[in-house]
Amino acid sequence: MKNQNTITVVDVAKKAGVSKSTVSLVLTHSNKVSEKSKRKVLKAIEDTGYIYNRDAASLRSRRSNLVAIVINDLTNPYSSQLTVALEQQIRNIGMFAILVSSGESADQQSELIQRLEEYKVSAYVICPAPGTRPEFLNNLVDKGRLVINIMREIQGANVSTIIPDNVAGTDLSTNLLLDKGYRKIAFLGGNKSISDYHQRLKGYSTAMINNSDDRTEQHVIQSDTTRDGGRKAMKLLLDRSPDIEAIVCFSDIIAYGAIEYMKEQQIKPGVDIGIIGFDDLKDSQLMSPPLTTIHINENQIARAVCQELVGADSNAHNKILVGVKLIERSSC
Amino acid sequence: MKNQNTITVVDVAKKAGVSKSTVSLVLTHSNKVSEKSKRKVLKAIEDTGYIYNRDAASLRSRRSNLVAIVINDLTNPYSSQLTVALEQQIRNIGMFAILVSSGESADQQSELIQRLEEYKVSAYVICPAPGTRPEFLNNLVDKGRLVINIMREIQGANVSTIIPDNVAGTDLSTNLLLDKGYRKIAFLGGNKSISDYHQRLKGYSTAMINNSDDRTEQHVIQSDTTRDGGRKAMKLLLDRSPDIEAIVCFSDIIAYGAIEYMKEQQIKPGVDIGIIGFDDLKDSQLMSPPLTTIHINENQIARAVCQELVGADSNAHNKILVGVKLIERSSC
DNA sequence: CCTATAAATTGGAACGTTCCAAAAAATAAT
DNA sequence: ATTATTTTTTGGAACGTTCCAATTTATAGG
Repeated sequence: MKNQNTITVVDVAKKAGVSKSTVSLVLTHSNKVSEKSKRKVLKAIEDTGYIYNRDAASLRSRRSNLVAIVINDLTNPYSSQLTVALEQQIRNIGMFAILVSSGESADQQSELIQRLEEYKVSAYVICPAPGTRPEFLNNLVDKGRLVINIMREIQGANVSTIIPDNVAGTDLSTNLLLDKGYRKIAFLGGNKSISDYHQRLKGYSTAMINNSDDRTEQHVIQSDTTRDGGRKAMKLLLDRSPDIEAIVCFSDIIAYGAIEYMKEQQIKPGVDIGIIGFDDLKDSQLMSPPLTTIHINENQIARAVCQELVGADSNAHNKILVGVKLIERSSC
Repeated sequence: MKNQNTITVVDVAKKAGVSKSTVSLVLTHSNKVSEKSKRKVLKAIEDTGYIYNRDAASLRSRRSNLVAIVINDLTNPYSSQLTVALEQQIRNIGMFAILVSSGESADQQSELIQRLEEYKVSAYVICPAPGTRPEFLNNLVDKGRLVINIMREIQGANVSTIIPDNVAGTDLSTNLLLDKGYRKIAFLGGNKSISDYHQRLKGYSTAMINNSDDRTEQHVIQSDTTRDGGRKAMKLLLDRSPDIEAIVCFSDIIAYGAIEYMKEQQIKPGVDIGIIGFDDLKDSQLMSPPLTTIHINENQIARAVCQELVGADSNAHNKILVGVKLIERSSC
């Protein structure tokens, strides 16, 4: 007996009547191999039932087809929607995704990435946990890793960043409310430790300032970015400002919580108080009332990520703002 | 210049004053290395900033630390809840998860697994897509792969299967309704192409039969396992049987849709019609009314999966039923 | 038909680890 | 102190691929 039973490039080469180098060229989709040889090799691969060994390839070539998705919190519906899109698109460009969840903890995030270093992943797609230091990311980049931030910006980090146009989003939604005649408008929910909060808040407040008159009033209440957070924030808001007319929510999830509380208080969302979300979760069109919100195209974000992955212009770190869209339903 | 700059076991060995074999033994947590050597090696690893190369290790040793999670549909909240738990527990036993989503398509599932074979993953944790052939899974097992089915059973597949006790669950919930005096009880939603449907239906119907009297009535309506599916099923049910008294839902998601439709029709869930879910999603306690449901402990499932992963008693395929719990809230 | 150039093919070395069988060191038994 | 036994340590081969430099084959130009 020669080899135990694994079929290698050598076996394929023998069967195809070429050298193992030629087989390797075919496997790596090189363009410097003749059509004839390619056909022979492909046939031999089929016949032998050969299976490519990525470990060997990765060891020798020092590049892998593995991308690490470091997500902040998979429990969050938007994150999970985004993860699905990422996983699919990454698969479409011939790679696979290792998924890890940082649980919004910067410490865990750094420990995870340290462990992932052993796998020679070709890139990190990170939705950074609050408190992520820019030096941490820069350090990875210096070591030659491709790092792509999504959804959240870390100031001072020399990485490509792909985020929705948060400012434009809340600007759009706030203006819609103002156009409809609402004046006492609150910005509800979200937490100041992450960048998107500031951006969404900014869109709201600039719209409010640009359209201010003697009746406009700004109110801002932070919260956890959970349904229950939204619920509690809504209670707080109503206690403080019972005459509030409309709400721009940090996210759909926050809006869900706020709506829930309103219903309990016999307040009709969309009738008594206007409400707008952000994210356009799958469920939002099924809510009652169907939630007016800002749509983020997660596939567009995923595609942008993949473009960075394949267009390997290494450390040209650029910031990509993905456009958002106002989806008018009947909650205001 | 000798080597470009990667630090290898040889460098560590040199620094520690031992052989590379000894370093390897330390790295693989062998017990046949003296405390003194181990200390020296660990110190050298620290000093040199050595990073273990899993590709090389996996190539040589023919086993990896990668587990593939092949999930049916990450969009589904329960699936995503389960995936989070799986990812965490898998990480806790020192492995990493490659995540792929089959989108409920058996074809895509098989294509994905074929591609994953190139990565020499140490196991497949699969929530099988409808239509998965037992031979397909058995074929993997024959090739020496560890295959663990979760949530869904495939009859005739020689793989370990970890599922919640579906029958007991709906038996519990149906009996609760019967105890409360409901008699005309429907089983709403779910699709007969997957095993859990039959199991949950069985729990319902045996409970109904065992407690039948002159007033009991069974009604069964299938649907997509989505919120909208639940909504449509509820409409259908009310059209057919306007005097229905209570509903056992295939899942919480179905219940959400049903509740939504009821509210639109000015029917008060929990008051006019009793309703019980299955899964106990995070949101279910926040619903109005808070949803009575069957709790599945996803961490328990994930732990059982990990037990199979580490207790590598290869092809001892056993079926593990994870207990469920009735959570009484106020929807019936 | 010969030469110059381009395109395609090739064998051997290398990637960084683990395995193996054998040697060395430590311990126990005589 | 010597031998038998166990525990540790070790260098070299192997895992299956890609890279490299060199060779062979094909194409173009005169």
